[in-house]
This record gives sequence, C-alpha cells and structure tokens, in this order.
Amino acid sequence: MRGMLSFLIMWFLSKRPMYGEEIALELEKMKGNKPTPGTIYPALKHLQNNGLVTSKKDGRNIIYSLTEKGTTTSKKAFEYFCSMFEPVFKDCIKAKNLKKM
Amino acid sequence: MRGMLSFLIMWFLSKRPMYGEEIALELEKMKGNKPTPGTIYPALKHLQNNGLVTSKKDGRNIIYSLTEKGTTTSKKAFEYFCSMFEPVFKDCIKAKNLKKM
DNA sequence: TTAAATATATCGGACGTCCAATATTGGCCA
DNA sequence: TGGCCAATATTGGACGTCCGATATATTTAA
Repeated sequence: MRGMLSFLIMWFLSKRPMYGEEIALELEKMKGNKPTPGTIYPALKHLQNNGLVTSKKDGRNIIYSLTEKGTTTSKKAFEYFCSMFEPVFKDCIKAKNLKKM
Repeated sequence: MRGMLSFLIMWFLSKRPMYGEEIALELEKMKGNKPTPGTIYPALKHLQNNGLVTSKKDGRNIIYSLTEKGTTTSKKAFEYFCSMFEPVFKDCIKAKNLKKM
C-alpha cells in the first residue's frame, strides 16, 4: 500500500502532462486537502530518479510527464490497483445503490 | 494515503470478526502477497490502542472485531475511500469494458 | 509425551508519505 | 526597475507500512 501517492501522480500524468501545482490541485480535488510542497516535490523527484517521469521547463512552470518506462509501469500499476481493490469498489457501488432507495 | 492497511483491516472486520492469520490470508488474496507478522500485528495493536478494535481469545486464536467506535470510524473511512477513488474506479470499469471488445 | 505445526508477538531497519518552515527562482506589473 | 507573487524546492521530524529474524504459547500429531 506504500506508493499510493506515486501511483496517483502517475495516473494523473497518464491523462495529460501537468506541472507540480496542477498535480497538487488535482490531489486536493480528490482527497479534500492539498499536499504541501514537502510532499509533492520529493515524490516527483523520486519518480524522476527512477526514470518514470521527465520534466520540461515552460516559463515559470515545470511540466512533468511520463516517460516510456513510466507509461508501461503506470499501466501495470493501474491494472494491479483495479484488480486489488475490486471487492471494495463493488462494496462502494452496493452502498451507493442502497442510499438511492 | 497513509493508513490504507488499517483501513483494509477494518473493512474486513466490518464483514465479520477474524483472527490475525485470517486477516493476513484475506490480504494475500487481495494483494497477491501475504503480510508478515511484523506487518499485521503492529497494525492490529495500533487499532486496539486507538479503541477501534478489540480481541478475544478463542483456543489457539485471537479473534479481532470492531468496537462501536471502530464501526463508525470504519464506515466513515469507507465512504471517504469510495468518494476519493471514484474517478479511478470509473477508469477501471472503462478499461475493463474496452478489454471485452 | 515429545515433536511439529500454527498463531501470536516483538525488534530493528528501511522506505514512502505527510506537514511546517524556509529558501529560491522566474514572470509580471506598478 | 523594483517589488510582488506563483511555482519550485529542500530540510527535518513524525508516522504508518513493510520485511526478515527471532521468540513464545498452544494445539495437534506421531
């Protein structure tokens, strides 16, 4: 279960390249609280050190995107995530349908 | 994202009381690898120290179950989990449907 | 009645996540 | 041009997760 933050960052980047603040804001939308720079940048650095993410300057921003290796890794991690949490997801749907009645 | 193990343990226990090895085996089914005692028991201890889980001896086994506080906490955490990961879940379903074609 | 197997438990170390605090850079505008 | 602000980045400490190693109790089997 360690590595969830990295997983989510890669999932975001698989949709489109983003700069750091954008990623932080997406995480805020998702989790309800915005990760501080001390959370997000070390994670991005770690992903870069492992060759999963690259960065490119764009004016004031630094745009992060998946490398080729990052794309395949992200895909595999996504499949793993989906199959692992499937029982919980099903429970989520069940709870949601019960609420409607 | 910290606390995922505790969340899963509580989710299991919300279905039915279990002893430690059972929880470990459920986690193995889910994640593909079985957590060692050094992972599972400290987590159970932590949950007990916070009054979320109680234990009861039953022969060779120690059966863990949610306290009242644990039940409400688990419910809230479950709702949070569902809403937080909903976008990813939807992506899982999308990927699954694509595979069928 | 030993021996083996099962379940529980702790320890130590590593790692990833998390925040608060602090610093630095680059673009923008008054 | 100077000052402001957004974005990037690092540091230090705390915490939860994770494993391998080791230990102990209890139950079952030989």
